[in-house]
Amino acid sequence: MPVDRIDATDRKILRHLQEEGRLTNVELADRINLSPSPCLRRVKKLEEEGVIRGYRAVVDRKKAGLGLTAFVSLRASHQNREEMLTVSAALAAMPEVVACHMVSGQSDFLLEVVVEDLESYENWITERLISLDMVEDIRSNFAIRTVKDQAPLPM
Amino acid sequence: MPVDRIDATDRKILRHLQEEGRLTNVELADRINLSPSPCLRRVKKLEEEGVIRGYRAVVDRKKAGLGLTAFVSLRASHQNREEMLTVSAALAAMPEVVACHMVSGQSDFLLEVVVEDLESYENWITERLISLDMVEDIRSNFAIRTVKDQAPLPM
DNA sequence: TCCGTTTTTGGCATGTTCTGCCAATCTTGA
DNA sequence: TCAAGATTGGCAGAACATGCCAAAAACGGA
Repeated sequence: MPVDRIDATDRKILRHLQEEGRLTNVELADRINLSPSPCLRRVKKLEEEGVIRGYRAVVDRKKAGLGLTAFVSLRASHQNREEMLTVSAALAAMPEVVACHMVSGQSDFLLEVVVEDLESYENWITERLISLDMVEDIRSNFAIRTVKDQAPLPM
Repeated sequence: MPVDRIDATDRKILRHLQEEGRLTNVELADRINLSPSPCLRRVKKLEEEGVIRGYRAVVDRKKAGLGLTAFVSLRASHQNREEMLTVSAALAAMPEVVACHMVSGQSDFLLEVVVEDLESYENWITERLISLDMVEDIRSNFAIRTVKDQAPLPM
């Protein structure tokens, strides 16, 4: 899907919808000084082009009973294309893994893992992660305090 | 805000709204086998209690012209309460920083930073990060491929 | 600069959804 | 079993979404 030039109006739309994803079209149109119909058309276009990939409710982890966020770096045992893809797919399939990136540097993958507590984390590591035996050198860092999270992109 | 017990129906609501944050109340009610009014009441309650912290459009970074995601770990020069708070606030105020956590381990903070390209990243490091001179030992890892991102929480 | 083409916009009409209220139903504990 | 509280479903009026058409604006070539 080729993306048409994103102009200043589109950027305003993206800014507002990143802050408040459930704005009504009427309200959004008002904020960007446009009438509802062209505003809606722009939003639909951004959605169709995939610039807007979707909408999500942001859920408070603690209040939802998910008290532990961990950042896990790990290496794949053999860095060939096949194994990287297999590991990627296996990691992405785990619901506890809320983000997974291939990264430069000492490790191959950096994960953000969300679970209830330390005990669940231990279970996850020992029963799910280690059993992916293409994985080596697992290092965990725990979030002690989350200062900023899921913030809008700079635009 | 004390959070009432989140029951199975609430969890269904959270699951659906994490996947599709702009579901209409009618459609959501239909999916969880409830009529619209009690469904809306539950959603409002989850919002008021802060279980749902808000709604966001998920924007494609590449398509929005933000081609570089970096994970930055850093240490504060003196780990006292004052300095940690000052650094936290300064980091959180930067729009390029889309996530910032205090973490256990060798570093004090782990950041996710989103910028246009390597050049912008260099500018950000040299002009914005280093000039916070309470910051030491900056280590950057770049996302080569994003396998999974902003996924719903496991519930 | 002028004119024709293309793109974008604004307004309108219709169908859908939201939202607050009330009565009915279900749940709970004694 | 019964009563009190919590939760649900339905209804009505207001707000919103959405597709269509004409008007306005932006653009490009001569």
